[in-house]
Amino acid sequence: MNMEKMVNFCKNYGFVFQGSEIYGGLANTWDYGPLGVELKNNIKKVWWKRFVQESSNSYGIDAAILMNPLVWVASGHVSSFSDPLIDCKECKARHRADHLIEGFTDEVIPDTMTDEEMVKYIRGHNIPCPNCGKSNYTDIREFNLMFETNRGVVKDATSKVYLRPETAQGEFVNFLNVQRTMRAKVPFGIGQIGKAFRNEITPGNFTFRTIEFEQMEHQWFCKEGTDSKFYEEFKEKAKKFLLDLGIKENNIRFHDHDKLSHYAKEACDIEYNFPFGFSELWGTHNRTNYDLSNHQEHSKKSMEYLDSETNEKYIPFVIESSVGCDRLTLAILCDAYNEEKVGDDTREVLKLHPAVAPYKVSVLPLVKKYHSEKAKELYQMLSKEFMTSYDEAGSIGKRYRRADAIGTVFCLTVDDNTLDNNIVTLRNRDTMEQITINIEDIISYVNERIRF
RNA sequence: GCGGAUGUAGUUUAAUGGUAGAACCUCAGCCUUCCAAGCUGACUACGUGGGUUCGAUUCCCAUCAUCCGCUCCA
Repeated sequence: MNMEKMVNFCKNYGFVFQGSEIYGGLANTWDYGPLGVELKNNIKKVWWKRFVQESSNSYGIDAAILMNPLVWVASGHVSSFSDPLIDCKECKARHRADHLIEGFTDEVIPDTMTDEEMVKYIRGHNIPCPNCGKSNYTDIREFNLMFETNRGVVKDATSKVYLRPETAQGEFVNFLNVQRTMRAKVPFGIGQIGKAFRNEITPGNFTFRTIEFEQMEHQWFCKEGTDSKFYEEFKEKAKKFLLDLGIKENNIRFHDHDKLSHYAKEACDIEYNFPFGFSELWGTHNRTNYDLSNHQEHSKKSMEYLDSETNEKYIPFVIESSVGCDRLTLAILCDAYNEEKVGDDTREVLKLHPAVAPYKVSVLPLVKKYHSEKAKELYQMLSKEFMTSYDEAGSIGKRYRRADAIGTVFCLTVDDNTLDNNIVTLRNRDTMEQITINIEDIISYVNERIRF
């Protein structure tokens, strides 16, 4: 499996198209096609079921993408999500100005300097380019990883708002609302699925790194002291979810962060073995009480929780479990893709977990001119229950292959026995085995086998 | 953003300074009673914009996109 093949596969079968393709595309944007959106929606559904619906004391929210800009001041994104970039005119290498100074001296602290002061210092001390050794730089340009836009009609500084670079702050600012309205007792969780935006410079590997992406995340609010226990639990819970989805165990691994983010006490990624190597899929972080404390400080609203049993007041710690929905979709596609020998030829088959497969059933008339009428009736009936496709073009074998390639769980063939006795042939994607079944029993038979 | 490479139908590709041929896919018709059959036909491409030229898919420039490397990656 290589990425180019996966990109072609996704394009050919309608999973993912290049964004704005007819205009030459827009870098790092991708559109989900008819099959891709079904797959992705199903993935969101099973995640929500596992982490909100079935999780004790967990609640969902859907927060606004645009938030009060002070949220991003409190979270630290305004100050640390922006890089002062400087280019070497000699060798064209790009550096971060603050790193240049840090590497050169301990006398000054770049974080406290303005861009102009940093440029002056770099030039005044002839700090050499780490790449070519010369010292001939451009001015600093700020590269902010947050997308900015303006609210209101007039474009001025006071109307600046950001597209959120992470969804987590939506849970933090609603911590008190959820706790109060759900009468929730710590420990409890808030889950959310939503889009986030980052002005990344780096080209991504297909949908692995994009400037607009969807996160599925769950924040677990708990008391300090219990945080490390929950941290370990959520690591295992994430892994179990992936295995339950059918991801191959040898394609995932844990990777503890060597360097922790400004907010984290413990951090671990589950990495998936993508065609370009093991890369981050799912992060579990112990964010401590960093976020809630900062929001308390900046908003002047108390973020303390009152434990009614002990009469203790404290700001809860947070365990974050965050998975990139687009990355998970990509991982699932890569993991499910198989080429199998069937006699002399090969079949492409997506061995997706039935719960996430775009189509559950494909209805096939064995011979178009004899069986299509009945097959269309059946299609009408089944499509009220689950995603169903209908295919009458080409030989029956070819239609089986087409269904296999997009991961359709069951093929349902209508033949004379259907017309005479209401019996259809149901063919299994993975085993290629066929059974006969009465029309009345199809829905319950399929429903039992597509659950997560 | 820097360096390198690439850009011809949905995919894989051929040829050419005189506007492009194929295979697979798709679609239609015929045929076909359970694993990519066959026959007939159809659709579809020189990434975009300039320049040079009588004429550019071909040469030049720019731009956009993709890939590789750097850098970055909460």
